[in-house]
Amino acid sequence: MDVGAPKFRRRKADRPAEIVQAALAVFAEKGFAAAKLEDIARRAGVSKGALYLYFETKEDIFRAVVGQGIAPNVGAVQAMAAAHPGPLADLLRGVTAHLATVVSHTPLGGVLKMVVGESGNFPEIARVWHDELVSPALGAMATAIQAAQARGEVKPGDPRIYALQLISPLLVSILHRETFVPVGAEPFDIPAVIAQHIDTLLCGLLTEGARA
Amino acid sequence: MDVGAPKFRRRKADRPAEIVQAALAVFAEKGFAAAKLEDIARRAGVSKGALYLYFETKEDIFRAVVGQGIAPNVGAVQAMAAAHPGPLADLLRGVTAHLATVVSHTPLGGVLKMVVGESGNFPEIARVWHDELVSPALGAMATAIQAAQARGEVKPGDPRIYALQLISPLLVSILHRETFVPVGAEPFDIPAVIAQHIDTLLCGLLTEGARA
Amino acid sequence: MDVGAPKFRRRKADRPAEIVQAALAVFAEKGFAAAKLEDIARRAGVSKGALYLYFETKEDIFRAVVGQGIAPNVGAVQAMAAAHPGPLADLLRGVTAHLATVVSHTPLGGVLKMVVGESGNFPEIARVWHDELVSPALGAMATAIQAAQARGEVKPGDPRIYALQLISPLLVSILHRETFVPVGAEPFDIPAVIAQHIDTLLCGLLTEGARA
Amino acid sequence: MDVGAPKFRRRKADRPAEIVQAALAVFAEKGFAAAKLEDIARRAGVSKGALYLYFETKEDIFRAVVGQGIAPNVGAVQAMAAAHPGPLADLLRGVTAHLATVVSHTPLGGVLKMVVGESGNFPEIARVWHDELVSPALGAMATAIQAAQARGEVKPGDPRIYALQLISPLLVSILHRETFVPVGAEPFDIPAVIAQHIDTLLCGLLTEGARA
DNA sequence: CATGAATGAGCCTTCATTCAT
DNA sequence: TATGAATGAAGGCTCATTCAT
Repeated sequence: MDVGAPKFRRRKADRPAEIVQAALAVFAEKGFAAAKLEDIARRAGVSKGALYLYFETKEDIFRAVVGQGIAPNVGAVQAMAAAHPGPLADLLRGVTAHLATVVSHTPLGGVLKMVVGESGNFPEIARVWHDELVSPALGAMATAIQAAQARGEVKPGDPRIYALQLISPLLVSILHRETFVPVGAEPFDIPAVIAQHIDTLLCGLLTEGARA
Repeated sequence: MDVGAPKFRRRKADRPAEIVQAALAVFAEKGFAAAKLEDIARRAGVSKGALYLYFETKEDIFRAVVGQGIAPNVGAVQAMAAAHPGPLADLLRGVTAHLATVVSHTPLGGVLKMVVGESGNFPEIARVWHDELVSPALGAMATAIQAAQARGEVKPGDPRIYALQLISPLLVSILHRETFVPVGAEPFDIPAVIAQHIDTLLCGLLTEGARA
Repeated sequence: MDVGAPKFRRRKADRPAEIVQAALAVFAEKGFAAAKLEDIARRAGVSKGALYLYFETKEDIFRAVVGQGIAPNVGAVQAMAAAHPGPLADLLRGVTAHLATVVSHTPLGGVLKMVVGESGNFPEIARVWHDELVSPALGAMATAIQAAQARGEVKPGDPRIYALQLISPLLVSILHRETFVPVGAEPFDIPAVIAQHIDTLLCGLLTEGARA
Repeated sequence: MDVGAPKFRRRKADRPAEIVQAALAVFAEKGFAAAKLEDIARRAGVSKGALYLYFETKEDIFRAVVGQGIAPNVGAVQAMAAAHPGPLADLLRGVTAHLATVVSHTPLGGVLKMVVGESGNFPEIARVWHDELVSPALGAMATAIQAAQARGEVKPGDPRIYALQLISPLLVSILHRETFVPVGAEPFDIPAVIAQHIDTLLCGLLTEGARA
């Protein structure tokens, strides 16, 4: 597909994506209100007016940026939803490994910051994120955990809270990276966090001797 | 000779605190740039001009608001730093119980959202939060955990990551409450999260039988 | 009158004059619009609100200040109007000597600057100055010069222009002092200017030999 | 490839000059603080926002306006500095004739009013005017007069004061025109002022018979 | 399609004026 | 009288949006 397209000057078709990418960087750094369309345009290598050839308003660009973060991830959520029946540990490792990859290879961190910071100004964006990502993902994991509990694999307890416990350190280390590392904080080694977290979550941090 | 004066009409001395409280609500909802001084003034029950009797600029108000979140909490950090030598479980329960109280009785959630969302625009605020709260708190807990490792109470592993694991579910449930509950998400019961999290963290979520 | 008034604390009666004096300094330095009532109040040693016990508005204070410059000078104008019939040289020396005294002992310089600078915003002030000071003074001197011409003492020529020539160097040296001396200009020695000017005006600056 | 473009609609290149011209009128009439950017914009035929495409701030526009008054005149100053060695009378006539032309064909009067009126608020503007115009011009004329004194053409006396005497009636008649003529004063006929002033300055206003 | 000069609504900030004490 | 906290209208400045080219 797209065979025979202009050799170089791969122009027109890419513009919207280029703009969204530029906008992501600016929005993530400044937030919605403080981001200037001129900065976005400059970073995208186009004129201010050109933005309006592809988007109706600034909000429109913002929605496109935040929406970007969803589509590529719902697949992962669905995969998790296909709670494979093997031992839970395998599932957890799979899920977190996948998330670690996403987090490293996509600007999910910046988008997450935007969603948190602008949820008051754009409730419908928060709603979309919740309905399409947060809620399904939590639900899928809770379902898988519940199944493991039914199999006697996992102790009693609220499966939704277990799911929360599972992903929280990853989210917090991302927000830490976005928020405090730029001002001098020592970053967390995210793969190390995941590895240690899975072990701890599964078996606890107390030694055998310390358990009352 | 001030006796009998303060019959009604709140006194001047209270104004700054009232303004900061009003500003907290508006900034937390809108973010810095989208917050209008007129809204803050109205919510504080004063005129726009009155804000400038107590603060130099809008940024000044913002700094006061975010700074509010620090002072009342450094005491807690120092308490944690006094890593008492008893069994680690007691310390963790104490720390998280304290944090839960703080989170329930102060607007820390909103402030946290602001710090995350505006860290790009106010790096020095992020720096202060990191230097005075995040870093000391993480360090104090890591130290306590390290001591427990030395006592053979805790398994090997990075103590700073253990500290991160400890507080993350609390932070994420707060952000979840601030971000997604207003658009319909089912909130987490924070005390329940803490209770289950401590148990899981200490002893793992796997049943005896499920441990390979 | 005023016998038995408070020994020290010579308060009330002097307030308006103190305020006008303070206002003169501030208006002369900043101009009308840039002058702040708070500065005037502070300089007068009273509160902002107290200004309104003696004056209706800021304009009112300004008018009082500029009006100050007139009353003490109309007497001089009238004296000049009593164009004494002696030789013109005596009159000119008398007039300029008086003006030099006025200029040295009163803030006429600052007021002059204000009248020039604010004439566009306060036409009626310019009008009062013109009608009560500038026009009468020019007229009186022109009349005296005309009389001297009639006596054959002074060459033909427009008496009003002669009057202009007479006072101009004094005015310009005052404006020079107010405008450029504060930024480093070498001031003119006003008595020296007057002395040399009278001589030159009467007899010319050319030597006998140089006159064609 | 700009050929044929400027059909109608003034070109961008002209805007700054148009704005400065409009600003000159408004600043001269109102002074800096009382001048409204909206008035300047309207008079320049542009929107308020357009001003900021060419100038950073209101002060910036003001500086441009006042600076305008300097560049076109330094040439004249340098010409005066070329104090030609002929009889002084010729030089004086040349200088004053030139100044009369400048004053009639440029808005120097308004600018002068602004410099005087705003010297307290913009000392650096007063300084530039002094250093680049007032001081060189006075110096050049004083030098020429001193040379004439050395040639025995001019009586003893402070040459700088002679220079002051020379230009003062011109300056005062300009300020008179700007300040009092709009409120009904009879204007001075500036060429007549200059002609009479040169004659008087050179030879005095006393008749032969009246000189003691 | 693309540009960027131009617009004008909106907000932070100042300050003359008022008024409760 | 006197104070100074409080008000709110006004204006400088920004920036999303439009449109002539």
